[in-house]
Amino acid sequence: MVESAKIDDFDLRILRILRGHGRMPLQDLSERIGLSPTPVARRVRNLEAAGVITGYAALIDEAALGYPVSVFVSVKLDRQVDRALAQFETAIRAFPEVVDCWLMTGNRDYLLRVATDGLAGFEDFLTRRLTRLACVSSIESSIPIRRVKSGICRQP
Amino acid sequence: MVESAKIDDFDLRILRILRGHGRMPLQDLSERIGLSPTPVARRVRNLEAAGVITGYAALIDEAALGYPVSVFVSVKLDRQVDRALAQFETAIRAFPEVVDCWLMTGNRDYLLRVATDGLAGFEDFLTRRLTRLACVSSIESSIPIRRVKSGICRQP
DNA sequence: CTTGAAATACGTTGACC
DNA sequence: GGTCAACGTATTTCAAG
Repeated sequence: MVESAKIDDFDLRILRILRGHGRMPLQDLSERIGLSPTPVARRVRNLEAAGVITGYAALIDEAALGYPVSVFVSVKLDRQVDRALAQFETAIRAFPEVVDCWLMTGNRDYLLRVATDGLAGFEDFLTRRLTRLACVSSIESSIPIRRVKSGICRQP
Repeated sequence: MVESAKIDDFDLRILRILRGHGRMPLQDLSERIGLSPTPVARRVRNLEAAGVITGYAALIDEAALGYPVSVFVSVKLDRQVDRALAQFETAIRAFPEVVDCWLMTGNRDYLLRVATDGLAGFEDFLTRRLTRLACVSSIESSIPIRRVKSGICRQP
């Protein structure tokens, strides 16, 4: 990726607003920032081209969709060969229950967040998805009570 | 929240598309799902009113912003009184470094994801933010190598 | 960077099936 | 619940200061 041009205060203010209101019309945006619409449009385009803004998304309420319970799962693989990692990651990306997945430092651990309709759905996920992967060695689950802060990215 | 009306296949397809392309014009959207723009607009409005779509956001690349390193932090509080929880959560919500925070079951643990510019920024966060909160009893950090899957919500 | 105007594209509304 | 057509608005692209 091209080294992004310097981000100035105007850009930061644009990002702060667009982070919470991704569909705000250019006209409203320009009023809030104190520039006319044309330069604001240019800045947004530049931020997109530089890869700072990678896209736009509708925020969807998982509970309203029928998945009110998240579970964090720590997974350890039994072999560190690259093939096991790639195989595992391909499967994870295809599982719709897995919202988020990180490869952690240490002992080939993965941390997943899984969204389910409750413990029944989570059991389904464990028995029909995770434990059927040959490379999985151990699994540890933690259940959150409540989400305190839900960010998509760090506040700019 | 009002019980959301039944979500049919068209709604699901709208959600699947809007989850990845939050700004897609109604016309393109309607072509992809095979309906005319008007009913699609109605459905989107209904999904918003029902709280299924809670908003729209620009997706911002944390690395491009200067925060390439995330750290997961487990925090344990020393007192379980509600006031300590509320105090901690208010502080967490105000810290720009904290992207995400969950209250976990068990021993009044919190799980945070913190986005920093590297270990220096993380040390700053620990010493100037977290450890200055009176209610914090213990802290444990885990550093991810790589993000395998980055979702905002479960795939509808 | 700003302004202003013209061309295009988009979203909403209403009548209608 | 769906379609079609028309209207008002937003966005983009120019020009020029």
